[in-house]
Amino acid sequence: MAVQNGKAQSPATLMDVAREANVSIATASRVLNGSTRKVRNQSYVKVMEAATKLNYRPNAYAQAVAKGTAPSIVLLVSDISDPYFAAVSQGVVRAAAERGISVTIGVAATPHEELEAVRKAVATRPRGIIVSESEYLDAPERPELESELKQYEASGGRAVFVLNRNLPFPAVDVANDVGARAVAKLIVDSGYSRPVILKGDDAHRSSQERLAGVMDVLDAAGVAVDPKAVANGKFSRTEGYAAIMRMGRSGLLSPGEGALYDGRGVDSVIALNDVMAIGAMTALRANGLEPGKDVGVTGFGDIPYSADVYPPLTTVHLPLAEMGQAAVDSVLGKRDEGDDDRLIYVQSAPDVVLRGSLPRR
Amino acid sequence: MAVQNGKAQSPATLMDVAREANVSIATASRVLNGSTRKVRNQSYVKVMEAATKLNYRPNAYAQAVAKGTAPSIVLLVSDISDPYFAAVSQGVVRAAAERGISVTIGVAATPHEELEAVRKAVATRPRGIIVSESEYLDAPERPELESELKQYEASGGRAVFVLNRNLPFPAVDVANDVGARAVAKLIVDSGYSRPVILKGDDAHRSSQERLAGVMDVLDAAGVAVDPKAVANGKFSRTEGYAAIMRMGRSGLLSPGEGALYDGRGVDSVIALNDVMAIGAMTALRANGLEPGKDVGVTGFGDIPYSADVYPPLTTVHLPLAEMGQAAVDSVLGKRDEGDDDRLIYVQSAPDVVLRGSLPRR
DNA sequence: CTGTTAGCGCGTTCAA
DNA sequence: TTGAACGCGCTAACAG
Repeated sequence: MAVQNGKAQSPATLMDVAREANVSIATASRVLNGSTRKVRNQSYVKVMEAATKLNYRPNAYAQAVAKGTAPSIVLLVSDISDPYFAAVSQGVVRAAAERGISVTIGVAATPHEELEAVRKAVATRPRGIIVSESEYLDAPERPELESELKQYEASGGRAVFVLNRNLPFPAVDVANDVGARAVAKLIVDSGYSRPVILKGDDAHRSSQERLAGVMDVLDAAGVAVDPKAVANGKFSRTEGYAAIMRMGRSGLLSPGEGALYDGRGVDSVIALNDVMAIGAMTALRANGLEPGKDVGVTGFGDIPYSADVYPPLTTVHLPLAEMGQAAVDSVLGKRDEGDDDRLIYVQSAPDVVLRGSLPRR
Repeated sequence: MAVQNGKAQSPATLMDVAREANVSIATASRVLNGSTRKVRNQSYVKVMEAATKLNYRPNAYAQAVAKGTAPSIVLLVSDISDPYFAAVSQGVVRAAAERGISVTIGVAATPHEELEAVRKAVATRPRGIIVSESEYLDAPERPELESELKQYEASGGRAVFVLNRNLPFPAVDVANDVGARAVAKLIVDSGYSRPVILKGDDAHRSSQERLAGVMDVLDAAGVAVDPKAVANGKFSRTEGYAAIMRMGRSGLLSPGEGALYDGRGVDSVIALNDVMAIGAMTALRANGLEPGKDVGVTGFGDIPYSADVYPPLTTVHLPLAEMGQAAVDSVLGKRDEGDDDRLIYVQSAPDVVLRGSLPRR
């Protein structure tokens, strides 16, 4: 049916279709949506015809209200344009789409925004809420966040975190320590001994685990890491860049008076996150140090494009999209008792991808 | 209020709150949402207390049904993990959040998926639908897509495209030709004369415009582009990479028998899109050609990280996030008559960002 | 198989 | 100011 006139014209409702097809609204509902259709072929056809004629589109909200729940999940990230979150989101959206459920994305860059986002999310009574957010774990809003989510679970919802086990909810995770040990071993085996370590916030669980793994191996190998060589920062390109620049300004990097490691300077950068590694590489160049030549660099995560920087980044591969998928599975799956702290490992032995940024020396 | 027991317990409704506060459900509604609250302070307090005590969260769907519309918009992209779409999405989500409206993201990688996504989107009666998708413009589904969207508009909805003016809907756009001319001029002025051009699909409007702009300037400068030097492909990292690899395999790139430009080989790659440029750089290296040294490279878009590849990419800056924002403005703004083909320019004179990938030669 | 009817949770007249 | 009542569009018993 063509548009009648210029004025806004409300979409056809189920009732309109039923009337047009000369059947009850219930019958119309059955053919247009109903699980086990048990309608006579004749009325089925009539309804379908009426529906297409009227260009009927079900009102998802009305359906949601009537059913008490909606075929949707909400995904909270701190920054979609971060390749890491983008990759996870990709997995989430795709897995959700396969099951016919849509995902609403919310960005929450601060603890406050995150709490607000969760409240709004709960208001839509989704099947599940996926929090792919990992920072600000020690924020004052945390208890509120937790209680909000617990309430949500109590009402039948499902919450899951991605790469964050600080809160008592199921979490999709990977064996950070294993991956960390692998890179550290590679660093040592490749002949590096004066690393800078770029880590995340102390409250950041994944960062902690990665750091522990790295330190473990380094210690065992007799590599003493200078405390000043360990830099804090959020997991972002900018902070990775900034950390190296700071060190550069302080003369810590290149051989010389006051440089790290007894004035010998650093020979490698172990970033506990890919974007930090990428930022670091650019910063190294700004300090006259060629990544992959003067200084070896490793990342963690294997985001897309980590293979496209130059030299290509040697990093720990994490199945980002699969993690998003696992989160959807978790949220949509049936729940067991005592699942609260359940860990969903999608990768128990992350491999390190060898690329050009860490040649033997 | 704490969770009572282990069983799923439905969230408090407005009625629960009203009862708890000893007021009518209407009054409760007024204080909890109402535009111009005209309730006695006393009942206001009572309701608020009851609400917090019961941990009331409005049911967004019920509100949507009652009001006939929901404070949401849907955003369709073909791939969130593509930095370009990610950046645009970032702008969309942020702008929407500022106005308290949430965005549902849908990925549609094929024309068929896109149509389905639009149908699903319409079902949620959102304030607007933003299509940040630009490929498959000549798909058979296109008429259906158009009519679906027209229907949606007829019922009061608002559709807007981003960087795609092929369909009769408002579109956020930039002056592709101006930007293209700028890069081409830079190419010429920098001493390059044997370019490879990596363009998008022929039906891709932006690609067309960029190509036209580039060719224009090249022609005027007397640079004859070898037809075999122009490669088609989707705007993706992979296809940029593949195109160069293909040329490499055919011996077109490096000087020698059968190479482009009378056997002299190419001296530059003009990619009409950043991700293609990035893929191309990696492919060039695979062919023994050092980007920014043996071959100059330019992109288009200035996605994040285009500054972090090496050498940093010289490219045309597009205000990606602002484009997303403009799309939101368009969808949420008041509509005028004859807006159908309205163009919303967010950038009428894109600048080229000079970086290391295109040194003078 | 099909139609009636009662909700779902909330916004919103319309009286009081 | 407040409350009762109706309606939004649809699903889900419950009768026919």
